[in-house]
Amino acid sequence: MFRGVNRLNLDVKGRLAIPTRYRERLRESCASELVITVDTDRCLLIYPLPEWQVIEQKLMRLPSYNKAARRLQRLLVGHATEVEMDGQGRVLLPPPLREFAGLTKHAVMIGQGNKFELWDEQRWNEQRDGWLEEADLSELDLPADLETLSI
Amino acid sequence: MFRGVNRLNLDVKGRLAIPTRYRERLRESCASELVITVDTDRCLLIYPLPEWQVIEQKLMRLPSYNKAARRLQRLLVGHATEVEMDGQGRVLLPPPLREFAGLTKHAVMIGQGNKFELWDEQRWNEQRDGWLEEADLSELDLPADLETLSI
DNA sequence: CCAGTTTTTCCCACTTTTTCCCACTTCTCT
DNA sequence: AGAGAAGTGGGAAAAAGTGGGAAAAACTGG
Repeated sequence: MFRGVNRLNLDVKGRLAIPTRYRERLRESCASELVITVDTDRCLLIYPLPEWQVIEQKLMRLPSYNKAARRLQRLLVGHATEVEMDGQGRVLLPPPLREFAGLTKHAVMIGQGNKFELWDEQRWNEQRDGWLEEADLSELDLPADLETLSI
Repeated sequence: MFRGVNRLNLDVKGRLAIPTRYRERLRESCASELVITVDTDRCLLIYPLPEWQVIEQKLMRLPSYNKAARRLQRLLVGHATEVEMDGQGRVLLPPPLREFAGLTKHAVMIGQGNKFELWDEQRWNEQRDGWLEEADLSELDLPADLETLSI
């Protein structure tokens, strides 16, 4: 499981240094082959290639004439780009994806189980503070599991 | 079960000395491996690694396209950082978490069963006094169990 | 299809940050 | 008052971050 928050800087060439603590695992689990794609919340998602392939299959099995499904396919599969870590543990972010997520220099990489999310730092902070203020989760639709969740 | 309130000081490097009375138990129960994450009330949560893993699993099983679930995943799993006590029983608080909770020097560590809460001392005092003034709990929504609670 | 030019890739080397541990100070209990 | 334990600061070694440059690849126009 990937977890945790990491502050990162993109360098002038648009490269992203993967935090050291994840590198070893990524080299083992996917021979440093990653897939980067977009998320509906204007951040990027970074998957180890094998994990991505599972997701991609699930997505492409959805019915083509369901609007929501078709959108997800276009967004996620459509933007998915394979990248590989270089010897120093960096990956080159494709310019279209970098622009999509508004990434310039200061970025935040968030562990989310089987994947990472990559946000522009400022956008991340704003979003997060927004979520905290809409404090009361109970106003949202909760899945049954969540109502009994004890942390 | 962890309980009790402890006043602590962060040192200049942002390190937190775990109170001695918990150290032995933490060394045994989790080989000094802790996970620190955030809470919606702007404090930090400190779990022994095994305790945390249970929660993390529950969270990541929730559906990705449920808003409330996704938020909790991003907040809790997204900020969860593994740390280890050093030889002197201290842990280094990652700067993003320290900033999130507004921790500077004076902190309060609160035992809460399977975890600890870490608050900036001033914020803790204000919150607590606030709760006391909202005296009447019966104005809040109580889960069924609480309505029959006898203490 | 080839040569010149630009872009991309890959790796080296320097700088900065982090980590780990030692030693001093302060507090507490006898 | 002294001894032991806990708290606190600091520094050196190691690791990670960062920029740049040469070689390879790709593109373009003749």
